[in-house]
Amino acid sequence: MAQKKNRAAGAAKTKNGIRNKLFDFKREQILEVAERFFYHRGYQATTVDAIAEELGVTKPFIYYHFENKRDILLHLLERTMSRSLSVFDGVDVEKGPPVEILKELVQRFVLAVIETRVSTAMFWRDEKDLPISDKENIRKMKRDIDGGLARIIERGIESGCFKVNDPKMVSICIAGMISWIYTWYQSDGRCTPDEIADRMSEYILNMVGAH
Amino acid sequence: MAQKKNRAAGAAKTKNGIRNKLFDFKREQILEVAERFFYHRGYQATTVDAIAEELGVTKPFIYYHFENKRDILLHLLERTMSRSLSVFDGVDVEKGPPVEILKELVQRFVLAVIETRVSTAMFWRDEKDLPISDKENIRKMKRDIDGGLARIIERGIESGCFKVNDPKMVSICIAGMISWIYTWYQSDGRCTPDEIADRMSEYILNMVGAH
DNA sequence: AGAAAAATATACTATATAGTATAATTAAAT
DNA sequence: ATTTAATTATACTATATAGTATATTTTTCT
Repeated sequence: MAQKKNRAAGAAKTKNGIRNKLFDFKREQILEVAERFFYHRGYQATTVDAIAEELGVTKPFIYYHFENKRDILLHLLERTMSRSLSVFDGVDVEKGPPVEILKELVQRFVLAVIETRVSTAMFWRDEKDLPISDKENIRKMKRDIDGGLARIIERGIESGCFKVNDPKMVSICIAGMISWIYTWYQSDGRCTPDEIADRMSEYILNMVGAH
Repeated sequence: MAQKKNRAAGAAKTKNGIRNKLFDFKREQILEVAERFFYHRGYQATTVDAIAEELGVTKPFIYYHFENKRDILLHLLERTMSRSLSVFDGVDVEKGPPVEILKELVQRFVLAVIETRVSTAMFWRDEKDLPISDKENIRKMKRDIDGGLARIIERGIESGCFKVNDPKMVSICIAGMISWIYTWYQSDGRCTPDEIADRMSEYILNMVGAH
């Protein structure tokens, strides 16, 4: 196999830290534009040329920083997913009062979806454009989220503070109603993100029969 | 403007009923294949040639029956939307017991989404590929659904049988958690559509604080 | 049966676009 | 300063694909 001439494939390889940072910075710029364009026009309908033009560069610039178009999409989706998973950071679903934990998780999750709504939309729309192996990886992360929610609900039922059937389905419903925010949230809308988070956590606590 | 040579633009114009039915039948066949392909590959990634090939015909056959590719998508989305709106058929949200009505609406809505899950997925994914005027039309239908749910919830609150804040947001949450089904439902899954409908209506009645 | 209309196919155009070979330029290293 | 490596552009290839002009076949009508 011929050596690749660009650096896109892996991490930057030089010892020079400044260069690496510059490289990463440029990648960020590309990702930012790509995210905007993919969101508004869709992945397939966005041309690499259009991204380059928006940045005031040419196509080979993009291909120097990313292997190909799919690679850009993949980076965007992975970033979104890891932001979503970060909702569980510092939370132990196996310990502590279920009501408080569920409330906290829901609120964090709402804010995460609002924050990443653009890439979340792509996530549900353009996932099909990824190769199967990457898709698997992403599906797994989704399951982790549903699983975490299901676990805390199970604990709540066992300890008697929740009253609801089928924790797995409940957790999918919760994840769904929160994820759905990306379809309707407007930054100039009636409610702030915090207000949305508060209401939804109320609704959800009702839903699981918390008391 | 030159006269179009095909009949795709409007309804079939001949007086011959059999021909019209044949024409409609062929359009149905095209829509069926298009729906499958748009769903799996996405609208942009589906070629008109591929649809034709699957049907064992050639491209002009398609263009004889539809104005263009977007026209096919539009028909699919309108069909889905009208199926979703049919959920309200024979239901008067202004009369009758809110608990019963909401339960009935939720169950019907769940079954409608499951039934039309393929086109519902397209609906949320490929809507952006429509011209603005068609998009508006479709957005309006979405609002009608949310509005209908909001109204019954308002009535429930007024009459004291529901206890929840912000009926508009609740209705969006309900619509979202139900619509979300298209992302996870599998016909070989753990629950039947009726079971899903039952559970979800329970969850939702909990959510609005019904008693 | 023969003329007219409708339905479908063949063969094409025009264009868009992902990706690349190679040249030019800029920065780093000695 | 000169050489080498890294970065970006110019100009290209190859291919895919929406849509159409025209010919052919099939159906309908008288």
